[in-house]
Amino acid sequence: MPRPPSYDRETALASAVGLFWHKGYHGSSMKQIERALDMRPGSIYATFGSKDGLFSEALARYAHQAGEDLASHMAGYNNVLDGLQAFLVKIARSCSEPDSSTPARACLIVKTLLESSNTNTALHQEAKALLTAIENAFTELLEAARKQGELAPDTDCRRLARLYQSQIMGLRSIAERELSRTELEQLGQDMAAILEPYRVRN
Amino acid sequence: MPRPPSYDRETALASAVGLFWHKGYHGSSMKQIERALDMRPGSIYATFGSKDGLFSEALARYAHQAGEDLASHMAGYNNVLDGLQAFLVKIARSCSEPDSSTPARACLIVKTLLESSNTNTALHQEAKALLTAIENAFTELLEAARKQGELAPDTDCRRLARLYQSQIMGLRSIAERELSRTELEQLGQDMAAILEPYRVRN
DNA sequence: GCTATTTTTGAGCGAACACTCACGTTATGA
DNA sequence: TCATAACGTGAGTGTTCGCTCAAAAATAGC
Repeated sequence: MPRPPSYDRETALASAVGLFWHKGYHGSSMKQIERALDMRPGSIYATFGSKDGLFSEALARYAHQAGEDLASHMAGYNNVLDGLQAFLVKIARSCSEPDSSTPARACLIVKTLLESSNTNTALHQEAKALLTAIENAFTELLEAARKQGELAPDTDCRRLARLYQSQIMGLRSIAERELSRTELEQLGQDMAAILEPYRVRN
Repeated sequence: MPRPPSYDRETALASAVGLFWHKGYHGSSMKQIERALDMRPGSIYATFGSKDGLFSEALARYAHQAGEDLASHMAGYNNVLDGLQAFLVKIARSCSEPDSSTPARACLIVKTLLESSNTNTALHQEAKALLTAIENAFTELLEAARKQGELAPDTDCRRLARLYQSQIMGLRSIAERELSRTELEQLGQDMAAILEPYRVRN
């Protein structure tokens, strides 16, 4: 009996990610959101509850996508450390030429973490939780590497995961300075080299 | 003849730095600024022109202060690399317990860089320029280290300066996750260790 | 004390903000 | 074909935004 929705929830969320990533939370007004999602305010509020609700779902979607990107990247490597090193270089490369599928160089979660601290507790907590989940993913990867003999048996994998995560945060944040392609790639390589001393040679 | 101003420009700017650092650009409303500076809107606009003008001056003041802090820290070290390594650990320590003189863990310039990209060109350019100036300061320090024989003669000091700057950006940004004191100090030490392979042993 | 000059004040401006809701529209089951 | 129930619409809500300006207050020279 009911009339079916004419919009696609997933498509709308993808558009929201694009806008929020590009302009941030405060930088994206409802007028711009309406245009980006091609939805009128009533439909947006009926579907997502509020601007905060929409942002929250968009952020979660972004993080989920990031997790899938990491997994599919790592699938191409037998060696975990090789994969993690290549991941840094790949990020450096993608940061030097932002396009429509990459509306900003910096990470949306980090942008949100910094923008929402001391102003929006709920958002700040969500950003923190998502970053913790990513840290966990890195920790698991490194623990697998340790079991494979790539890392010393006494390696503190969580600690190394935090060092690795902070590299990505630093790389993608400094990329907002709009450095040259060469400079960014060099930085990505230098960051990759940080993992080298942790590697067990055979 | 004229009536002298009753407020102190420097004191007002210091208060502005505190508020902006704590809540960011969009997160600080004129009402809150009026309260923080103990000035009425007319006086604020007569003195600083606009919210953007005030923010711009506050940001410059913050960067100037940061430069002085770095210089006074390095003055305590004969060895440049030792000083830079200790600086990272010092930052990690100060990030774990934010107080009134440190209203946020993340760097105000980085917060501004991420918040203003694609929304406020002037602010974004200013943040970029200030970070470039800091990169220059690190580069000069490292070049002095190279001349002193602490670094290999063929060391690319600017490239190393960027790696170092991205460490600080990553450290202070990840600190917004509110990690424990121990975790942050370990991260500071791990980042300091990154410089070790660049050091020339004697 | 008086005048000239500057500063301080705060009520209030138009615009933009996030958000609502009564109503017109549309597809479906009967 | 029609009744029904959900959906889409956008003018309009109250609030807050950054900001202005005429008037009041305050100092220094005379």
